[in-house]
Amino acid sequence: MSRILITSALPYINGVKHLGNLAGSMLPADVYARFKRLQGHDVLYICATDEHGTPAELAAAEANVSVQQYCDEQHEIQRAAGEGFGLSFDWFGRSSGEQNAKLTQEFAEKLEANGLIEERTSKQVFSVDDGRFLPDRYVEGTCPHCGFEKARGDQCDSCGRLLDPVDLIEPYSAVSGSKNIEIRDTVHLFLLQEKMQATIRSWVDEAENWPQLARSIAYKWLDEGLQDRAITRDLKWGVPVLKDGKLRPGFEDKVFYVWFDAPVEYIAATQEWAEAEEGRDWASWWRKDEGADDVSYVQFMGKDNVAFHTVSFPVTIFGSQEPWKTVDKLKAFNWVTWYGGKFSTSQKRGVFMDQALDLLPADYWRWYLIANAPEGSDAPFTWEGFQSAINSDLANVLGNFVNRITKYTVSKFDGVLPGEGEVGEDEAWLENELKQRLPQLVSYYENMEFRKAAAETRAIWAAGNEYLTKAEPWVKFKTDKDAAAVGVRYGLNLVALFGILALPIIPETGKKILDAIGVPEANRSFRLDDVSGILNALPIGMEVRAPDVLFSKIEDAHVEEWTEKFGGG
RNA sequence: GGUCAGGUAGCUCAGCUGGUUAGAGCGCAGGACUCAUAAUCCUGAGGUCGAGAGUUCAAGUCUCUCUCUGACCA
Repeated sequence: MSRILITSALPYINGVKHLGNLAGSMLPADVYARFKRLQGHDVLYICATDEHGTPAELAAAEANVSVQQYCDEQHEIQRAAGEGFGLSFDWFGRSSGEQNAKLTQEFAEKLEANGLIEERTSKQVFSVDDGRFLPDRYVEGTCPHCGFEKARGDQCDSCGRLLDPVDLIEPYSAVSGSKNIEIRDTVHLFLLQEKMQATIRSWVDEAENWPQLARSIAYKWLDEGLQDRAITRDLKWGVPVLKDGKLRPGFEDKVFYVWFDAPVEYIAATQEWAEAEEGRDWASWWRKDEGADDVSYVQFMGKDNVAFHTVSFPVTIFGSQEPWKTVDKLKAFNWVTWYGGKFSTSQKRGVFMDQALDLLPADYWRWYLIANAPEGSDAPFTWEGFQSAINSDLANVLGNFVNRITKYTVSKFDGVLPGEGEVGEDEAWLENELKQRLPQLVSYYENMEFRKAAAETRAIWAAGNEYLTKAEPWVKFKTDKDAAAVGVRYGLNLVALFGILALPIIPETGKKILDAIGVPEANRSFRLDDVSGILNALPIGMEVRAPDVLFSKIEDAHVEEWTEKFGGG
């Protein structure tokens, strides 16, 4: 048994996440966590909401509530959505918690003690009427290059050039529209990333089992050269900047930049988890001097987060010169696209987690999003593809298999698992098939190749149908009931196996199947070496009931309705 | 603009370090079966592997040029 620490990128607090966010980090992390638990490993799966920063402040102001209240509400919404999707977090924390504040401050202290932090003065746009400094993207004005009148402070949407907000002509606040703007000096803490360049590069050099996407992004940043960057902001909502236990002089109205404290929350959330119950030890997962050396740490994230996980956060970790656990395996995803474009809240394009669950159970979405995970490149979501995957893979191949054999058992064998009959070449074929496919499936999961894992799972389900066609108990039944019993018995054992194989990706369905066929909790595991044992696992004479139809099909009318409602097509 | 990734059957994609007739799922055509959610199983049609040149006994698989698409750029 190994200890496996899993984190998925922290969803930002600002609003319900869409299916692309789900598919690109939390869902595959969950599937992997479930797989590893089923293998019998000690898994800790941690996630949290990322709550600091300007967008949260502004959204709260717009909703006319305090930032704290806004985050409380949004956290609960996201927690509920995650629960609805069956995301098996061991802990779903909050970066606004006190553990994170404390730990972030400690990291900053260590970094400063190690000569990696210094104060620097820079010029920044201050909005007098808003009473605050404005982040670059919240300053708008006329582009000095092309004359576009609504250029943002960081970049002009018209000519695409990168801008410095102080260069904008007639700048105004995007928050209030006020033109009462001043350029003021402001002091910030800078993290001297340049000094860590060599350390980070050699670390990335050694990370040979990261996927290509992650390494190329990391090298991109390293090749361009790590620049020292401000890790504080002129904001109220965030982790206060301390010095010797008190607010740092000159930083009374500043907090740490959200990207500095957010990754720290992986650790802090583990502390939250530990504090929630006696006997839990966070340090054994994160401190190599306290047992974390034998932990295997896997991170899941979308490609937009890769640089922060492979470069920025490691600067913090390594710069502290303390024995923190760093990531071993890293899985990065591309985007799920929506009819060629991106998901967009403002344009009402795409489906969000809460809406999805209003339409169909979580397993439908989970299956589609894993079977079509954006692994190699961006992956399109289409209603037609969704319909086809659900109807074919889930309803026809899996659902119908379970249905046909359990119903047949009930109608012809009084719902009792029969023990009669001799096995023959059909059973040998089946056994051989499973001996090839089960190890293949496990290796896909081990390598976190989720599309292939789903495809192989489906192929095994399909092999069950093929077996029944070969064994054809309904034909044999007419002349030789014992011969038919073999097919029924093997078919029912396949149902149990299929339920287990369903557990990582579609856990609710897996449970439904296993409950119906009476597989005890202790036998629900991914120990798949003994194929002949698997095919004879169910006790002779046990009672079997036919579960309700597992999946209802998605009709064309649904597709039309949803296309209209969600703006696809 | 720079960097990277990718252009393989109607659709979505697999094809490791170059090596027999290029694969899967869906869709399509035909057949089988009837236990089952008109489900399942079998067979088949469909591709000059973006274009051009090169290396090699041999290239989807390596090199160069071109072209198109996408992503990233603190």
